[in-house]
Amino acid sequence: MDIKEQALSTYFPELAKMPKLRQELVEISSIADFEAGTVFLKQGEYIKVIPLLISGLAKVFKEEASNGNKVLLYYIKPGESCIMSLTTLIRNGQSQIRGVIEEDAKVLILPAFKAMAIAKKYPKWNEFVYDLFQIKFEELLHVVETLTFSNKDVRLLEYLKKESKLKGSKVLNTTHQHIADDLGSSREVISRLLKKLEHEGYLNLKLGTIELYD
Amino acid sequence: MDIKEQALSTYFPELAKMPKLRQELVEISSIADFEAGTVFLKQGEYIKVIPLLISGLAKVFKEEASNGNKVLLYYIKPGESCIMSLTTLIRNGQSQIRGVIEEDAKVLILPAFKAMAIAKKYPKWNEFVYDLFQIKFEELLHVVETLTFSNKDVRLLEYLKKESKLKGSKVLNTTHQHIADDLGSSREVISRLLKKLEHEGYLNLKLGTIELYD
DNA sequence: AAACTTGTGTAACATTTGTTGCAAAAACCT
DNA sequence: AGGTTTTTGCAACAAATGTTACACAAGTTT
Repeated sequence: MDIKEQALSTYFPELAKMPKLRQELVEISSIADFEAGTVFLKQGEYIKVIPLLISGLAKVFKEEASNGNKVLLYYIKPGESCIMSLTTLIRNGQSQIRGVIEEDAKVLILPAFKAMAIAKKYPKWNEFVYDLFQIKFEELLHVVETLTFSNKDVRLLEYLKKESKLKGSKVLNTTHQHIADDLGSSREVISRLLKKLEHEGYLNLKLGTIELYD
Repeated sequence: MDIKEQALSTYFPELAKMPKLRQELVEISSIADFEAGTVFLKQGEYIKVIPLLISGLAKVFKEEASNGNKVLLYYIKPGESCIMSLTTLIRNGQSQIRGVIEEDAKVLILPAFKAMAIAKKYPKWNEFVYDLFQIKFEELLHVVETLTFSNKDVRLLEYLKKESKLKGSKVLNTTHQHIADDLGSSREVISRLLKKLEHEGYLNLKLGTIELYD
């Protein structure tokens, strides 16, 4: 069986369910490998392709206009696509977000104009988009909620748990600086809060790694 | 001409453009008047109707789980609908947000199950949803950006300007407490920041009103 | 081993935001 | 007019976050 067809069936079962749609997606897509660190979408750019993630992990950021600061908004997991690419494409607008590969990823690539045709032809595609939309919208709502009502230690702990879950490991190989960049804070503040969380028994700190407890 | 048809043509020109869709919307919709203060969607509720706003103004909030605290996420203007209702309906989920009428409003009401049929039948409807989705998503992104990178005075000033714009007046009739509730802050903090903004020449404070300067 | 780079700890201080408590002004009511 | 409620002002303090500055420990390179 074709590797693309296999990937669709495994990670995008709803899209693959309909034979004609699956077939068409196989025909118009190409498969690509992205290394960690690859920026697949920049703020201000127009949408050229729609990525369907098969393996690995991506992060979506909002960048501050002036400085190079950024905040992590949400992740893109296998079985998901970039919702901002999908909706921005339709309006032919510029991307408001920055997409970065976090872990080496395998991706099905759909050329933008062909994806448009798919959207018009298959209601299934719209269901897929609506689902994804709903999920990411609710994740954004949760970010707003946390930013408004919680202190940074809560936001930090949620971040660490999410990272741990998505990367499938209780041990995170990262630096305080990297976390600060993701959360739009400063290294010193993150160090201080991590120390506090360690004292409170949530985790254990070593150089370059954070071990989370249950 | 039917008042509903008139309203669609004026405020939802894209939907009204297609005669058959317009006709069907007229047939399945009813028109309703909501007074300011009406809660048209509660957190945790299932979607029973889709509202299309014709006049007035609505606000969408995220409520904190435990306390009764809430944050304003965005507004619903004439020509818009509640995007969370639209996407939540499709997944048959519970509302994550609270919708409140801010200014007396006239609304076209679509029964949920009939709106589903419309969505499947007319691609135009999907375009409408995608557009709205994109707009609200970007507004949410901006909220996250402001919460992360700016102090509360900036958030407050942006809020005041938006209120002024949407209500079509440089003079806002509101209280510090009401603003604090919208922004998820406390009255004292808002009073303090308003005083600061007044000193900086952005506005003028009187009891019950805030006058914005250009 | 020595030099260098990277990552972390930590103190001291500034700023921002939240909290408590109370007073006064303005609007409202009778 | 007198009493009540609503709204605002403000001071004093607490807590959270940001900033500056520097030391040191762990890895890396030469």
